[in-house]
Amino acid sequence: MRQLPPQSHPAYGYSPSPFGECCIAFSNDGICALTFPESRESAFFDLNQRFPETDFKQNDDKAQKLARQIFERGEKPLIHPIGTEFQHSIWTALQSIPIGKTMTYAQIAQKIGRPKAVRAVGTAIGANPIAFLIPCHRVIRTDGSLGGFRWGLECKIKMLEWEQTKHTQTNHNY
DNA sequence: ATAAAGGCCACCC
DNA sequence: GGGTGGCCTTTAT
Repeated sequence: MRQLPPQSHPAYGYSPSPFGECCIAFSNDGICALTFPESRESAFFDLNQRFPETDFKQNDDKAQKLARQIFERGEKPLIHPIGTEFQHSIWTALQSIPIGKTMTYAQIAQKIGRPKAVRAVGTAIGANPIAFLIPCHRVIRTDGSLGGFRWGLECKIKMLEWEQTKHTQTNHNY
């Protein structure tokens, strides 16, 4: 089941973040994409490939406001992830992993009641459209190694360390 | 309809 | 450490 793409006032913009520049896309329905791309060009390309019929206006101001809300104030703005039923079940499961903790790909598969679909779980996690807010970086392999990360392993490590240290003692609502 | 490609895992060496 | 086969979803032929 696919939902509607962003409809009302779709926009996107770039902002600094603790993990390098990010690209945030949003509409009145909420954030539909949060990425940590190599370049602005690739971010824009990905966005248009994902939503071919949507015309996003550029709005760095709003993007930066959202970024401050997320990374400085530790808030979680409304999100609007778009994907299949299977993907949603996984993205939902991810959001139940507490900050500072990790789960394995196999455990997520268990949690959604599809213990044998581990491989597909990995794929669906890789398709997470809203990095950080849907904490796909908190999923690692059963053998304890890190597994992959769409935006580079370096970035995954940074996020885990960041959550481990300075934010374990403060308030957060992720 | 079907093939190919995945952020995996268990099992072997 | 590295390689193989099996598993399941998604996307592109």
